[in-house]
Amino acid sequence: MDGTEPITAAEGESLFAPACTHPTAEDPAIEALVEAIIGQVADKWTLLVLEELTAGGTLRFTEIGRRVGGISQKMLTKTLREMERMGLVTRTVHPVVPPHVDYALTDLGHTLGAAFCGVWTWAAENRRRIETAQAAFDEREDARR
Amino acid sequence: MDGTEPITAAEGESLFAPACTHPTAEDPAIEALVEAIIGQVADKWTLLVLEELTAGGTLRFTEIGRRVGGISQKMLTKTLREMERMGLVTRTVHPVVPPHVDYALTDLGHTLGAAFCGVWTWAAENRRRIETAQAAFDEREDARR
DNA sequence: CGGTATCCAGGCCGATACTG
DNA sequence: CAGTATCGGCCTGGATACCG
Repeated sequence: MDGTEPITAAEGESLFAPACTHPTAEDPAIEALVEAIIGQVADKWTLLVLEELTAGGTLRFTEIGRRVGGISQKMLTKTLREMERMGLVTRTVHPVVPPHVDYALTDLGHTLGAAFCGVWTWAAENRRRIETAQAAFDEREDARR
Repeated sequence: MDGTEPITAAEGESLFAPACTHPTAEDPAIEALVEAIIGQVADKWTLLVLEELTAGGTLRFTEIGRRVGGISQKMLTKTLREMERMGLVTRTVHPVVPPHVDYALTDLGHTLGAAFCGVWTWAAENRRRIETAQAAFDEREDARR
């Protein structure tokens, strides 16, 4: 830019359309709120539950846990509660014994799933690239020792 | 499904195009890897740094910290290191004193930013809806007490 | 079955001090 | 300026036990 060329030139700097000069970048207060929401939504378990409910439709508590795999009931309860609180899922209690509780995505939940579709696709497409990059990085680290 | 109709029928179930029957849902092992990657990428600080580098182009260490706001150098270092390891950013050291280190997104980093654009937009668009839902939920909780 | 309540280990993360 | 190193609090999240 200013003539002082760095060691590593930005050779790969493809001109990228600033696709996401997001709508609310104006107000820093709103920005903070949006970040807070992303913080809640971009949680590992939330994402996985969202996945399963997108794919599976209406599911029972245990079934979600089984599908997600590796989640404790504590975290499943907490995650579903928080998703319900945000209006992402509905919780339907059937008054039978033994208890039967169904969870399903709301319209809002579905749109969130769609929004995350891009990220999921990105991860799937670039998995190899990332693993390679990580291995190369670690190699360099080891060599430096 | 089996004739036992629930209390809350799925009345709001807008038929949603299954936009994201993602490409790799086939293999559970690959799925796990993708989830791991999402787990690393869907981190609060990573997202915010990604934001700033998308908007600001090439930035210095301190400048990123200043822009993100509220991040400790420890977390900034850790976040940038991990992003570098994944091949999302380049780290360029200028051999001058005092030190001068530039960070910039790689092409991969840019594509990740683009992928998250949908989520960011979603959060901005549905902020009100979520806040309302949360308030209503909390209200019901209080009433139940 | 679908939770809630309790305990507790591990790691996340900030604060601080120091270095090239 | 751009880190590394160390300490310590807190909070996440798993394991377990119990309830309606």
